[in-house]
Amino acid sequence: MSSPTSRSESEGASTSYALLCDGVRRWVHRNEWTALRDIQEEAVPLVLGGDRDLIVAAPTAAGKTEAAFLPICSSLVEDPPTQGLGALYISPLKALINDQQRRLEPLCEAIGIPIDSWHGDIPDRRKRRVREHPDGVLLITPESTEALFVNHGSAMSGLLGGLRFVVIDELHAFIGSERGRQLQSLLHRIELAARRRVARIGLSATLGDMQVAADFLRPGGGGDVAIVESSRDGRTLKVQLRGYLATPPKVDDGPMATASLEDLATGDQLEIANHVYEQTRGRDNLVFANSRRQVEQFADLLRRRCDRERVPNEFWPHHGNLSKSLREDVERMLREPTKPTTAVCTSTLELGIDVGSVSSVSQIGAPFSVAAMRQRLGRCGRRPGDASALRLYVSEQSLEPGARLQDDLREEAVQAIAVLELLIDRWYEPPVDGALHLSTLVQQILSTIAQHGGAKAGEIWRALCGSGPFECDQPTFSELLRGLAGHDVIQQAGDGDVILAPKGERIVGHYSFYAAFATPEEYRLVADGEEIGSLPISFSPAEESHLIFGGRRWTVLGVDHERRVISVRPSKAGRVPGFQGGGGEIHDGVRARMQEVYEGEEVPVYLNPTARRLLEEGRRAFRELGLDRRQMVERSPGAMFFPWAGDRVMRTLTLGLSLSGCKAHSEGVAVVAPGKSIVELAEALRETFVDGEPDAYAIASQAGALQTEKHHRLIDEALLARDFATSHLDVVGAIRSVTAVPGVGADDA
DNA sequence: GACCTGCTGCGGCGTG
Repeated sequence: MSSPTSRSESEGASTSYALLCDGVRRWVHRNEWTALRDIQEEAVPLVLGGDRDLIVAAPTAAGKTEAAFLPICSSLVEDPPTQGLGALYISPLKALINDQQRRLEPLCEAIGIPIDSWHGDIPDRRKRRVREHPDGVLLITPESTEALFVNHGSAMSGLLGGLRFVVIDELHAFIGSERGRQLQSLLHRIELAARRRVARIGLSATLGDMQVAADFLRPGGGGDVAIVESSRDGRTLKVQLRGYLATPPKVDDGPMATASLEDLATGDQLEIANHVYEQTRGRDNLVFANSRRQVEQFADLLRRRCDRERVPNEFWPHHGNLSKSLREDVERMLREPTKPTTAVCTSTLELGIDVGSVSSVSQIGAPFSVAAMRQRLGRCGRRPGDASALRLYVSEQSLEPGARLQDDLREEAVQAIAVLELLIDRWYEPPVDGALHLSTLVQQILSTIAQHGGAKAGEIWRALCGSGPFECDQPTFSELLRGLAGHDVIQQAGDGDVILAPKGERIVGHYSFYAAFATPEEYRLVADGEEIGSLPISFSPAEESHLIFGGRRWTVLGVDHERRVISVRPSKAGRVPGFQGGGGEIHDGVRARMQEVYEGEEVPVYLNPTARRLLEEGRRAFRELGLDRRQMVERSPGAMFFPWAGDRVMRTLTLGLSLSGCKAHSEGVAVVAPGKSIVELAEALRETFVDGEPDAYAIASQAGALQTEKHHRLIDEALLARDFATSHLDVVGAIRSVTAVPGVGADDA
């Protein structure tokens, strides 16, 4: 156990402790815990009951793992499973599995319960041992669970026949994604193979609406899921929002300056980097940025500042395109108490990987979501009595005649304030998941066929949709199957069973099949024979061009398009590469709060003078445009509509408008219709969203690229439009936002 | 102006 802290108030009064078996009690005692934590106290009897699904919601390091495993281990000792595994632990990250194995091994060893891990980095012989002698606890990823079904379908009943518990770590990280739906399907298929209901225990960060998480954990039975939430989250939050004004690039004045060979940082970026440097040096910190590009840019600026001061560098980038070994180096340095390290990172360090304790968290750029900001904040101030310290940096353009409207409105600063205010109010985006997830349904169909060697169409539908988590009716399912047959992926055998066709065999037979999500093709980046990371295929650098990557600067030696390898050597000049990839979506709640911030007069105390000025300027522009009285304005290049709604509604509005012949796009908080007057835009909105019955599928078909997920190329256009509508559109929200506009809404029409 | 995650089993060969 890393930090066996204790709480004295419940000492000696624990009834839950008395419920645990002798061996577990001895282990707790030997580790000098004088009492169970609140969530453990509550979870123990619920888990010991054995038939109750449960969500344990608490910040990282609150003892969630033990809340689940003290009673699970106790139960497995007192009542050993008749055959196979007793408990499964499913985690979204391999690193987390490794952390948890280290953490749980002493407990399991002490009471004689076998514990094993299974993921892509585990050697084959260990996996074989688990297959041949399944027993105790297994820690596994969703992808490896999928591989078990595909490759050992007939062995699953024996493996899982005695299974009593499934623990899902970081439950919130799964909700709403293709991977989340895959997990739900696997949970259901586990119960089908075990021929019994298995208690599901979700470990989660505190979320706004736990009922959504409960419905996710047990589709159709969320109401019966017990929820154990930590009451102990009363840490003080020290927050500062720092505003900056963009100034043109200026030549960096140091021995490392190589002005002619690089794209220069702008003045505001330099100021932000300098402030980060002064506030964080000498301790362990996390600095989050909104893109990998920014991560590289700021890591480079901070390293050069260290060079200039002739001190050892302690700033390292951490993002998804860096090689595993470079990332692990950074994680190791963060854990080392004697080596001050600041990681400049994307959401890679948002989940619960062990990075020790950090003394501050910074965020460069307005956060996209409150939940993610909360999660990032949870990574610091973890020792009792510590305050969480957050510094948030935003920069805005200098206002010149003809500036863009969103610059006038100081959108980024106001978004940052809105997110912070919601955070202080303890509001978080509720997770949503009403999507069809047809790509993942295709994966699960193929996997189910492979598991059984073939099955009747009706049986597959019942397993995945009828009794399983996919919300897909039989006619739609049949349409999907016909499409798969048309693509030569499946075929019908003589006995009527659906089996894999040769193309389907190839898809399922490749190891890339197990993941539900798609991965873009990339070039490997190699320096001196060592792989340092990867770059998107769209980034095709010329020889002798310069690159900033992994916190260092490189010159490109050559590009091997055949083998997809870029080789580089160290250099003094560099340029930040662009990465592809989509970011998060902004939720309705954030945009609604932004409107309130514009309309309000209060000035939050956590603003520095520049941030205060930005807020004043934004509010002034808001009033001057008349946005306090109306939602439409006319300004170059055309009419603009401010629905104060999230990205889904914005997308629905622009696509719906183009369906009725009015070309429109969204720019930040505004829907813009170039060349149109307010009257024309209002007319088009009314026509589409008030007078007519908007057809979500027709709106979806206006979107250019419908093939966004892994198996979409195997699905016909009409079904893809429905998939897109359920995952990317909000027609009800769009109608609501249009009808609310005076002069456009139904009441005024 | 934009995140992240994951990945098999087997047959054949050589060595201690």
